[in-house]
Amino acid sequence: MQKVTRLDRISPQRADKFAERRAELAEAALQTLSELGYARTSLREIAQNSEFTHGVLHYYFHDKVDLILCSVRQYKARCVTRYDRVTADAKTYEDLMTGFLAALAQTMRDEAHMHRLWYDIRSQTLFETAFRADVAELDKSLEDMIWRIMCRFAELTGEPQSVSPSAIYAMIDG
Amino acid sequence: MQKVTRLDRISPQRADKFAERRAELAEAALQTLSELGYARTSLREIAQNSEFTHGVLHYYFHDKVDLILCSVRQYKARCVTRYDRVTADAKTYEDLMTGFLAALAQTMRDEAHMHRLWYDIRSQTLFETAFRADVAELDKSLEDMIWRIMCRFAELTGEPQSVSPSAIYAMIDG
DNA sequence: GGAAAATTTTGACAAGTGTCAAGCTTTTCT
DNA sequence: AGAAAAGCTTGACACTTGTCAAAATTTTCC
Repeated sequence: MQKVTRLDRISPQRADKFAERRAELAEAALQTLSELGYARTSLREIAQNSEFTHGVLHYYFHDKVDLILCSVRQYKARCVTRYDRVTADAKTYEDLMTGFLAALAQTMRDEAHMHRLWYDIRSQTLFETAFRADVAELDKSLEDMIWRIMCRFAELTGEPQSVSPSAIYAMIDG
Repeated sequence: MQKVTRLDRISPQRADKFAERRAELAEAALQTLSELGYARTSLREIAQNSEFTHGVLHYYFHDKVDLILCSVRQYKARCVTRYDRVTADAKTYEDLMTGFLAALAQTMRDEAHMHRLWYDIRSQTLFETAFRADVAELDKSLEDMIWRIMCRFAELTGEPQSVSPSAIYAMIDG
């Protein structure tokens, strides 16, 4: 058995397969969370949104908290890379602006349900200590991402950056 | 048995006693919710924060949703009356300002844990339809309260009111 | 092709959930 | 005081939860 612990000493392709399944199951968890909210999300419910049965979740994840944290991390990573691609690709101010707005629009439209999930998870943070550190770290990485965009804006316009990172993030998040 | 339904045809003092117990239990629910968050709050846990056993909750409340809704409503009513007293008592602009700030400070200090509960409940609203209507109504009553304060401010200064009710509420709530 | 390893299913477990009814205790009323 | 009502406790129910181990299945490798 490979199990969730110890990913080393395993052939690369095996590890890839393993990571792929994890991603697949994390995706099912995301779907469930966004549909039912944290309070009503159970492992069996998650499994039903995948093509596997509930037992497999403990093969790929340490426990429920691990699974949920991984899934949220995965979702946020998707967000970050999407925005970062825009930042990297943009050669002009207009590029960046339109790209940024397009990405923002997509987030709003296609992922409204995901965004409310993000609120829900953050609410849980207020009570469950297990989530706190990881969610804080995710928040930080989002803030950094926004900051990178703003820096690029400043770079392209030649203006200096004026606002603090946290202030901007607070604005966008709201 | 009196039970939660049909409060009429009962002597006033009986009804008072009944309402008092309800308030008492709702308070225990509030304490539990603010400590554990919605996802981890159970009826037995609530009962343990009161001087009764879990069975009594169904004597005074229709079901769990009813209890939680009543308790949150009770908490918000406390807030509203506190602020409204300030509004009513204030004879001068300074009265109102100092009173308002004092009330705000108290809310922040003594009830930080209650406020995070409010966030939690609102998060639930995004998923549980049962809460939606009532929470929306509560939100409205809070907005109205803030609006009354602002009107009184305008009255005392002689200035006309400039901002929309919802905008002000959004500012204060954040 | 067949042993070994990886993966997935199945079923069980202990604990916890909301709900409710039957009974015990206290209060109220005449 | 004694009957009736109200208040409260107890214990059960059906169900759900996270967890895990053993078995069944599939894949990998020689």
